[in-house]
Amino acid sequence: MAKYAKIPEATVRRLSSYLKCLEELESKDEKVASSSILATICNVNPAQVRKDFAYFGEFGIRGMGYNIKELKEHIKKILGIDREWRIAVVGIGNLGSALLVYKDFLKQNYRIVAAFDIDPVKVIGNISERVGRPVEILHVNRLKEVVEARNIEIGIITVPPTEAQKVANQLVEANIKGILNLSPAPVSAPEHVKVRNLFFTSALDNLVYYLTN
Amino acid sequence: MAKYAKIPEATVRRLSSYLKCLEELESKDEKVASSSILATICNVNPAQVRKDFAYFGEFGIRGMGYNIKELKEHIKKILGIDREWRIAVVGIGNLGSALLVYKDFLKQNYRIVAAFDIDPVKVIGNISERVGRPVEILHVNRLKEVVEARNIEIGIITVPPTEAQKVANQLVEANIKGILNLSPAPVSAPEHVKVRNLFFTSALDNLVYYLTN
DNA sequence: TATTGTGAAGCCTTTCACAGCA
DNA sequence: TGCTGTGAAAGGCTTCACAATA
Repeated sequence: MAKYAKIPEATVRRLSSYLKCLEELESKDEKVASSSILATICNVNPAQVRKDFAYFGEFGIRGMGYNIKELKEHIKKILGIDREWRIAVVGIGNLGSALLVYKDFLKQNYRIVAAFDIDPVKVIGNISERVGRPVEILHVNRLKEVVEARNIEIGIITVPPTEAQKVANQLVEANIKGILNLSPAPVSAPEHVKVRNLFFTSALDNLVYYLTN
Repeated sequence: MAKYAKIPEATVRRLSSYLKCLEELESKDEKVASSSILATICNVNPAQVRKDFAYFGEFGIRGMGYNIKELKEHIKKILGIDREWRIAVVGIGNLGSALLVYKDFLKQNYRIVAAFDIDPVKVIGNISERVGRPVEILHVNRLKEVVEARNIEIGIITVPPTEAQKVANQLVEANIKGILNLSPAPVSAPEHVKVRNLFFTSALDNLVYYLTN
């Protein structure tokens, strides 16, 4: 099928969720998954699952389903996560330092190769006690230099909300390609830099709406 | 307008993001916001913004825009966050303990009133050093008892992926109403319990897709 | 037989364009 | 005048239903 058609945003979101489901099934030693199994786990329609894959090719076997290992590779390739992505975390507070040792990032080829804070000295004591200092904490004024030297393409923002936009600007200045902002203040960037604002409270707000209504 | 119509899921998601934008504007001493300002910040069409609000009432003033303070209250009421929600966090590792002291939860009326771990003794040392033990860490075998005694309605899962579904089951058993799963393995629950799986890597996957394609 | 891949239908959401109003 | 509120049009996504096929 048309490999170059315009892909619905919702499809891209679901691919990521199919991938997690496939990993879950694989961990239970399953080798093959049907669209209806995936649909059940991901809470979508089976035809939706098939159509989502069909945007990119024919990955299944009629009468059988999808080979889990192969399908995972296809999805990773489609998403662009069939290679390592090098990441900087800015703001090594409680959340930031949790990310530095977050195992699922490693498993998924996301490598945190730099960590920045406005007060590295204060932070280092905390961190090394807890997690054995997995990556050196640098002063944020070295952001541009280090992002360029280490070929970092993505920045994760975990500073307080008042500082978030400032840090976003510095990341843009450092020629970062994408920003994941986990602080509770929305940030923006020029069009050539992709930004995702991910607010924890939004997930709760959404949950609460459906609990209330 | 029809206060009881079926609301698009996307609208519910956007309400949460409008709220964050309004808080941002308020912090800059703005009193009034137009649909086009909100649209620009949230990356949507101005008509979309107006239509989203119109599902629930007429909140604006023609020729002027929306009163920020009032609109915030309307949105909070719509989402159901115009009251306190009591939360339990299960799994006090790096991520879990970051959430225990996450300031935006408090600001938004989300109260973490219980924290559970499978090894509270080990955890307590770590935590109290760092954050002054904001809430007592209890053994997870007291989950049901404490959730009921403290009127907890929402559970946040931050245990390792292998334990996530087990904890979800325990939360269901404890008559929780909603679950936010932050572990990288999807969990499910009976229909009467609302579940949101929020994977950090999905936000990165999505970013990477648009960086690649 | 079981399940994929897919055209077409149906449905839902977004956007347009303008009437209504402060 | 300027911006909201909204009916109608356009567009896009999801689901159906079935042909294709391992």
